[in-house]
Amino acid sequence: MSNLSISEENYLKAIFHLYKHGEGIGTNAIARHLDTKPASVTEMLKKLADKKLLTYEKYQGVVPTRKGFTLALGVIRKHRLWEYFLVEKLKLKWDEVHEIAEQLEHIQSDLLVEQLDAYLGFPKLDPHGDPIPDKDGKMCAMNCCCVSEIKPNSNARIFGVKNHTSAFLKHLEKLNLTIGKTFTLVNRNDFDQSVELVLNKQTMHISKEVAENILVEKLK
Amino acid sequence: MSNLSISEENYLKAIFHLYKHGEGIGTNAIARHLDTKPASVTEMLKKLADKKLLTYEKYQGVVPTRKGFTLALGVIRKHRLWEYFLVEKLKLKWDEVHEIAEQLEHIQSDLLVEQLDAYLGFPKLDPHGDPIPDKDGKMCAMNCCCVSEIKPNSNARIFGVKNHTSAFLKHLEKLNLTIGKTFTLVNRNDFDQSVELVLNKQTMHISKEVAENILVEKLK
DNA sequence: ATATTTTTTTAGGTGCGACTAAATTATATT
DNA sequence: AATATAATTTAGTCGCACCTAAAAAAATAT
Ligand SMILES: [Mn+2]
Ligand SMILES: [Mn+2]
Ligand SMILES: [Mn+2]
Ligand SMILES: [Mn+2]
Repeated sequence: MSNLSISEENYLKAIFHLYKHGEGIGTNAIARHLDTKPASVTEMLKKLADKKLLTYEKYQGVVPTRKGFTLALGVIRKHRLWEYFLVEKLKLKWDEVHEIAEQLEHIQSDLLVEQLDAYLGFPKLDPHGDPIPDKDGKMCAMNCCCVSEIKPNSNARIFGVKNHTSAFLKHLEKLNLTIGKTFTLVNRNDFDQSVELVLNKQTMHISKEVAENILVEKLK
Repeated sequence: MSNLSISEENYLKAIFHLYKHGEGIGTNAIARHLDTKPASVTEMLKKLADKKLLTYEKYQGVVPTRKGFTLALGVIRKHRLWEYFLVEKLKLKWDEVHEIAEQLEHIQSDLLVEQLDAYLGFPKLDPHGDPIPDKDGKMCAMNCCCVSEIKPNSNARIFGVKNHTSAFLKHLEKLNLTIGKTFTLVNRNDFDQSVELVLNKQTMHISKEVAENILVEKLK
């Protein structure tokens, strides 16, 4: 089987997350995402290309192959299952699990993953609203967008987050903006793209940065 | 805090397991235990000595310090808690968990370990009968010995195993020699040190190798 | 006490995954 | 089209954890 190092798995995951249909992914983008240097990325891309996990041509950016895609999904599946476990079973908070899942996602054992999935009752979403790929890499399609994309005078329910850092999640908690909450977006300020919304009859303001990282489903 | 690499943790664990009060542990013994070469061990011992995790003098063998001891116990605690989790919650078999726990024992998060311990109900023994150190490194004293050490005509209850390999555990399963079972040792053959015992009124023979790896508590 | 064997260390090297600095190619600007 | 800027690759190093072969020390046998 494909036995990948932790570094190789992290590169595949980054490439998966950066991939937009059609476009090749740049060395710089990968370096930024992994907090490493472009020179290191170039070397790794050559190695992953040798293993047929992506197609690489000098200066042309990179595109994952079917195989690379599948392996990335396997890592993401583990990440999200472990996050679900940590929150639902071990009672950690949603801002405490990402770092730990970054470690657990590299544990190698198909048996473990399948038993964990069954034990958790085959969950479809992780604690941040991200879909959990099943055994075959399939995951539920999502119909959601950022708060920064919805129009004034619309109702929305919080579906998930785009940023997984503890700092951001704690901030949301403090604002009472957690998954499942519904609100009305009343206004967007042209000046700084900040947003005014009403939650539980209380008016509140959130910055553009926060609005861009909250995912919602539009209501009615 | 002490941030150790996976290799460093494995060396500390090996040294802990090989340690017999007073005696220094030889480079060869550690190499054999970790399936590596003596030259590699020497290098690592110097590094661990620099970190004050053991005392090392050329050619004199090695003794763990208080700190090295404590860190090793932390890794062993995690290993055994995860094994317990895998058997009791995920329903893996006792011969399927050791290899996975070898990976899980290196996950770094104090919060995770304490929550896992609580979730499992603070278990005292792992699936192989080994004691699980608590938060402070304390573990229940054990009063057991190998089958190869008990006298003919004595009754005993199986308490645990010394060998954790899948091959050995599956063999025991087949012989119905699992934890909690009681038997009478009726004879030991001088020729090959094999042992004759009665379990559920059935007489059976086990080799010296098997007898050396089964731990029992003597009854009455 | 000397010679042999075993254990341990040293010396020198490898692959991996990172780095910096410099060179090269691609893209944008004028 | 020539030039400036940005992205990417190459070249050369480094630390870690391993290796083999050879040297040195300790333990054992004669
Ligand atoms: Mn996450
Ligand atoms: Mn998540
Ligand atoms: Mn084990
Ligand atoms: Mn065990």
